[in-house]
Amino acid sequence: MGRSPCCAEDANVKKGPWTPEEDQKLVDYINKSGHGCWRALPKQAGLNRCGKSCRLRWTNYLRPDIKRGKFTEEEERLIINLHSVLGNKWSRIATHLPGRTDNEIKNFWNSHVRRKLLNLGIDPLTHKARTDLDHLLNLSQLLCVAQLGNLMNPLDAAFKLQTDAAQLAKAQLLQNLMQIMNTNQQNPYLLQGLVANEPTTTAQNISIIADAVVPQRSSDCGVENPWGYLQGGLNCENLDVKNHQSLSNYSFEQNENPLPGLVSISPESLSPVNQMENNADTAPDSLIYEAWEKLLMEDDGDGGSYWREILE
DNA sequence: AACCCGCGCAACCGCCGATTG
DNA sequence: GCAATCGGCGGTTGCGCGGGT
Repeated sequence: MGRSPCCAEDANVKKGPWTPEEDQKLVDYINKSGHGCWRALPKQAGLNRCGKSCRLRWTNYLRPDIKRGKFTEEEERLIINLHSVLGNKWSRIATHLPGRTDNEIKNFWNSHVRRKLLNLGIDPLTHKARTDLDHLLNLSQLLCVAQLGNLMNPLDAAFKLQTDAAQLAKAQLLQNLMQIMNTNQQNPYLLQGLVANEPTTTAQNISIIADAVVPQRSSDCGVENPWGYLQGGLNCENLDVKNHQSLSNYSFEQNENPLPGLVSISPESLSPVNQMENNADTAPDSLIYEAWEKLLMEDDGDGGSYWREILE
């Protein structure tokens, strides 16, 4: 069936940028009478525009509750997380960001976030490590396949998503490492610290990785605060980068799915049970440290570490 | 100074599902 | 049940601006 073009019957309606006078007319009318039927509005408001254009102008620009200005890092993080769950459902994403319109978020994504993710080696569509990078192709796939069997309950969609997120987080960190190893040999201490079992804590190792990897990427990935970006993605906010230390005490506790992902499950996608199980949005730092500890100590069955082998 | 290029953003286009008569 | 209409959504376009050459 479909719908005929909005203003096909009236080719005389004005198009293009709105003038301040038109804006004022629209605002005055809506403030006085509400928008009512959009199709009828232009005539009643004395505007030579189609109703659709009026609605768009109002919802994307003139509405009084619209927040202007640059997106904050927190908003950006939220958008990325929501997009990983909802996809290009801009209007649904917008409902989680008060004052931001779907159009604004869409533009922000297409002009900013998308490019940033690409530069970080992440496919903005799938939120997984890009597979078009030759040297990472097999590795990324291996990462995803190798551990799914250990972690995944195929009947639990939410848990599956968490698992994917965990894999993504691992893959991203490793990917950054690999890129450095491929393109820059200036950080032998980094790998020594990790592989040669130097007396560093896991928290120190994480900070070292971030310090060594991220700043070098910052120039070409467009991330203003790459450490914050990575840190936020991993939900670990208590790391003291300068001193390579954790700012909080942490303890290692058993957890089946220890590495919190870049992707957080939206509350609406969880069953009540899962919501109860996921009631903490941010995982305790201890889980992060434990995750890395596990990654570095994991036994692949031959008495060696899977991750150490990769790093070596 | 002139030109080019990339970016950000407002606005448009066409499709869809819901509603209405 | 069906077609017309509506509001809404996502994709795309095109313009203005700033920076680089």
